[in-house]
Amino acid sequence: MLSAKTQYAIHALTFLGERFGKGPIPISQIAEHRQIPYKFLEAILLELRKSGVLGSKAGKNGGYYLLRPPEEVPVVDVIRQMEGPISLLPCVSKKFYESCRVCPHAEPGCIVREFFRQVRDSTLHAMEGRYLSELLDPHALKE
Amino acid sequence: MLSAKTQYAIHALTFLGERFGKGPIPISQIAEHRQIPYKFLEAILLELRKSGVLGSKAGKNGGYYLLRPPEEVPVVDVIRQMEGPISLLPCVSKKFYESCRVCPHAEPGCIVREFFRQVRDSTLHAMEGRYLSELLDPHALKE
DNA sequence: TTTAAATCCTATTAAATTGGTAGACTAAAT
DNA sequence: ATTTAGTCTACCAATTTAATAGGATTTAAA
Repeated sequence: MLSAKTQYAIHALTFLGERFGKGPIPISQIAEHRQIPYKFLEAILLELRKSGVLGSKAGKNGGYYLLRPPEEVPVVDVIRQMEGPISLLPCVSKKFYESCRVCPHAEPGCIVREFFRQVRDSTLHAMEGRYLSELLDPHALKE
Repeated sequence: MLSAKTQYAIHALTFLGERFGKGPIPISQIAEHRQIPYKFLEAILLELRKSGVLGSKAGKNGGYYLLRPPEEVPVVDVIRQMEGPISLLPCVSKKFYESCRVCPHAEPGCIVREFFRQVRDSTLHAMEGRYLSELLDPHALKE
């Protein structure tokens, strides 16, 4: 299951996506509208900025904004950024590979590994090619 | 990612699967061969017995054994039993449904929910119809 | 140039989860 | 009776998660 942090991140990003091109949006506005604890959200947005998803502007009239249009922000990147691996085992992860502490089998030809590689492929297939724009509320004011 | 507990459970079950029909196997034997801390494994096997996957026999010549042949033990059941939901959000879980604390949208028609329902479907598709028998080491002594 | 509105950043904390251990008790076989 | 084995409750340490505190810094505008 996704952590609260990742879920908050997604909702903050959709909020910013719905307001793309309207300049910086302050944390307080996102926190209020999406019911996210202010300070927790602050940490999340900082992380998303450091990982290159968001830009920010300090000072009066400052806030956060998407660096690229929602059509170009892959959902899977956001999940990986906040949550870590998509895979259920470290030994089948593409982006976070580690050998299995726990597994007694030799890796090439490990049959358990093969099963979880197929699961990962299937999960990833549903995620890849999907963008933030697809998660925006169609009823959100988009003038 | 799967917890160590779930990974241990899978490896213990494959061990028992490779010895199906040979009577009860004591914890100590599984723990040694699969390099799992004895007391932790004990708790795991107890849980698998209570959930109806394993049977046990106390006393001399006792131990644990699969209640049904490995061909009839769905892998997805084991994962759910040990790890909980397959879904990434509680609001799209089939077996562990809960409403989203965190989500601001109304559930029917929530577009984020729809995305994660598709992800769950895809993951589940790769898991369902797969059985413990497919995870057994083909080189394991099967006389 | 002062002030207010923002982000930046480090540290801290409380609660929950995870991984693992201890030890007394019960059951069965010889 | 003894030995071998599972049962069960409780406990513990480390880590992670969720959240908070508070000062420093940046910026725009009064």
